[in-house]
Formats: sequence, structure tokens, C-alpha cells
Amino acid sequence: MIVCTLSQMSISSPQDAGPPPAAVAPGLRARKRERTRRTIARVALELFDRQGFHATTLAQIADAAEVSPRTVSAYFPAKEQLAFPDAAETFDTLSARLRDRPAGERTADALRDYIAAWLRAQEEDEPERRVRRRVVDADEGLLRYERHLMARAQEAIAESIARDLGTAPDELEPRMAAASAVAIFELLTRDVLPGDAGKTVDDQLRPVERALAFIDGGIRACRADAPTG
Amino acid sequence: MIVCTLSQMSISSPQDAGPPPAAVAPGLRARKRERTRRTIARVALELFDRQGFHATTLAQIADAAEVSPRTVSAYFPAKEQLAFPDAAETFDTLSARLRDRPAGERTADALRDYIAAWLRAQEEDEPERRVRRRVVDADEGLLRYERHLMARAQEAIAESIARDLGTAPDELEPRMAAASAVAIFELLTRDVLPGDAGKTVDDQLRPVERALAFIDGGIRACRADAPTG
DNA sequence: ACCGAAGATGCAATCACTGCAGAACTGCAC
DNA sequence: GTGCAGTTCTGCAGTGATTGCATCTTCGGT
Repeated sequence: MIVCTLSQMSISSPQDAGPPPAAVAPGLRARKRERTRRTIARVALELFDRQGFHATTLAQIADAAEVSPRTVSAYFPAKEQLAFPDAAETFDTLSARLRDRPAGERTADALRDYIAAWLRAQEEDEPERRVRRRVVDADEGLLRYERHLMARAQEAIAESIARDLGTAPDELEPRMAAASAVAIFELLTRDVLPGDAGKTVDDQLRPVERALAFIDGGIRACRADAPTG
Repeated sequence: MIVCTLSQMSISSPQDAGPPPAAVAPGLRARKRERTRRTIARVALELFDRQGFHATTLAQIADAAEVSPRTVSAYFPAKEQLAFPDAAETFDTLSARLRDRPAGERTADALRDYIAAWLRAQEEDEPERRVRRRVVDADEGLLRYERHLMARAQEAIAESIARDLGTAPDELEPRMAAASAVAIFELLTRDVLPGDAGKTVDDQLRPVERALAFIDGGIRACRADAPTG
């Protein structure tokens, strides 16, 4: 069970709170902060969708969210982060899921499980997800940033795979597999999964399954090609 | 044989030249332009290495290169491009190599061949290569930009692999393989190849070989997992 | 020597981002 | 209920990248 990693380590907080709030009951203050944060991100996404990312200024976002421009910058140090308000949480959760996976479960299983859960969670807000996809696809800079965000998971995946293989995390196989995994999942989120509206989670899991097969096949082929074997 | 793609299609040129210069003798003007361009990129790299990418201003670069700041921006519309002055050429060359590869040569062969040639070319300027690596690794933004640049090759690789497999370029296998290839080669350029100084090109080609094996194994496993067989 | 295109500059305006200091607000202890 | 201490929100000013525009030079021929 992972509880604390959600609220901790968010990419930034205004005037960076000192000690972590002990991760207990969110507290009134924290809730308000979270509400403001979500409001800003929401209106930003709307504006990005309507006018484009680049054409939207921080001032407009601040107006729409009824805060000062300075506050927008305090919550989101980089403009791109406005388009991915949950990124830190998502990838921290994934890292934790891989790190704390039950003994015996392989990385591929953990990933499949995590992705399935993520897809199901996404289903609840299908329209927003589509808007976000549209917004990100429309801007080169956002695509770049998204790629960068996903790459954050790479190291965690490499460590997990290394554990499976019984090798050091800095061996070639786990690192290539992790790089490959991140790139393929990025491809899936960008091009494959968003496809049709009426897809069930199971439909979406099919290409994921093939991606996992790809990576597994790659690892085996790579090991076969290894210098000592 | 590819001759023209080198000078054409560079990411940008000041006041964007209209019709392509017929790709004949470079001409005095073009040579001067190229010299200025290289000078700017060279001094920029020096400054980045000395002070860091972020801490270096366009004004400093302009001073050091003895041009106006406006000129720096004209040659390099984005500051990041200063760290990768040959990127457009490199990836256009790769695209052309894949597109025009002789019948019967597979994508993996073309890639191996291309990379070998690239490594050999890099050998001639080992110190600069190391500096560039150090500069890029030291800045998050440059790493992001590098990733973005490499991704430009992804589509070309996917098309090439699709041709090998006899599938459409928008099938899952070629696209996953291409995404994987780009990510793995990025990993190699960043973490593996720069390792030791005294590595021969053949030494460096060994991990490349394993990467190609990985991708090939991935494709086969993915096809085996395909819905129709 | 002259003309048209290409290249280099200077200038001014936007806009993202940051440090700083003061005002407003909240949770908590007295 | 009051006041203290810590948090948040804001306004302000400054830095720097990036861009559009007008101007001045220089290059490549005619």
C-alpha cells in the first residue's frame, strides 16, 4: 500500500513547504491548496484547447482562474506542467508499484496491472483525457515535455527488470528493455490507445500485451547475443 | 549516393532563403554563412561548458562570436539548437540512407552501417564530442531536446521496418520497433558509448549489435503474439 | 558601376520565469 | 477571543529568450 508518495514530492509547491505534513489527514489548508491547483490546471487546459498552448499567456490563465499570474507560476514553475498536473503523482505511483511489488510477480505483470488500473481510472474522465490528448498533440513543446515525463519512469523500470533477470541495474539488458518499454508506452498513449471512443479497457490492453511481448522477446534475443553466452 | 540532402533543409537559415541554391558549388556566400554558423556554435559550446547552458546568455555568445545577438537568433531560432548544430543534417542523412537503401538490405543492416560510419566520423573530433556530451548531460532542457531530435528519426525507421516486414507503416510492429530503436540508441549515445576514451569503433559496435538483436527479437515475439497468428 | 537578393543589425515589444517584500489568511495555543 | 507563527497570495522589478520590422551592408552577377 502506498499512501504517502501521493502528496509528497509533488513537482512543486508554492514557497516550498518545509517539513512534509506528516502525510496524515489532508488538513483544510492542503485541501484548499489542492483545489486551487486543480482550478488553475483546469482553466489552463480549456484555454490551451481553445487557443493553443503557445498562444495562451500565463496572464490569461491567471485571470480565468481568478488568481494572480505570480500564483500560477508558484504552483506550476514551468508552463508545460499546466498540461500535466498529475504527472508527478502518476510516475511516483508507478515507481512505488514496481519497487514494492510482491515477491514472485514479474515486472511485466506489475506493468500490465498498473496500466490496467490506470486505464480504468482514466475511463472516468474520458472527455478530459481526449482534450488533453488533443492539446498535447497540437504543440511540439508539450510533446517534448510529455516524453521527458515518461522518461522519469525509465530508471525505475530498469531496476525492476534487473531484479527479474538477476543482473545489476546497469547491465545492458534491463536498461535497453526499460528504454524500449518507455518509448513503446509513449507510442501507445499517443497514437494507439486514444483511437476510438468506444473501446473497452480490455480492447486497450491488447496492444499493451503485445508491447510486453515485444520487450520480453527483445530481452531474450539480447541475452542470446550476450558476450558470455 | 546522397549529395544534396546535406546542405538543403538545414533547420533554418537567416531570413529563410527562398529557392534551394540548386545544390551546386557552395559559392562564396554560402561558405561564409557556414563559417559564421560554425563559429557561433563553437563559441556557444565553449561557454556552455564553462558556465553551463542556462547561465550562458545569447548576448555572451554573440559577443564571443563577434556578431549581434539578433544574428545568433537568426541562425539558431532556439537556444538549444546551439548545442546540436549538425542535428538536422545527421537525421536527414539517416532518413535518406534508410529510404534509398539498396534492395535486399534490411533495416538493421542499414542502421548498423550508418552508425558505424557515424562513429568513425565522430572519432575525428573526439574531444569536441566529449565536451558536447558533458554539456548536454548537465542540463535537463538539453537532454529533453536531444530526445526530441532523435525522435525525428522514428518515423523514417518505422517506414523502413514496415518495408522489411511487408506490412503497412502504421502497423503495431514497425512502430513499436522504431520507437524501441530510437530509445535504445538514445540510451547508447548517452550512457554506453561515451564510456571510456580508448574504445575502438568495433568496441562501440558491440552494444549496437545487441541493440539490433533486441529489436529483432522484439519484432518476432510481437508477431508471434499477433491476433491473426 | 549598378541592381536585386541575401545577410547582419538595431530596436521595440512579448512573454515566461524568478527573487523579494509586504499583505492576507489559517491553524493553534493561550 | 486574541495573538503568534507559519503559509499563501500578490505586486513589482529585473533577466533573458524570441520575434517582427525597418535599415544598412555586402555579394553575385549584368
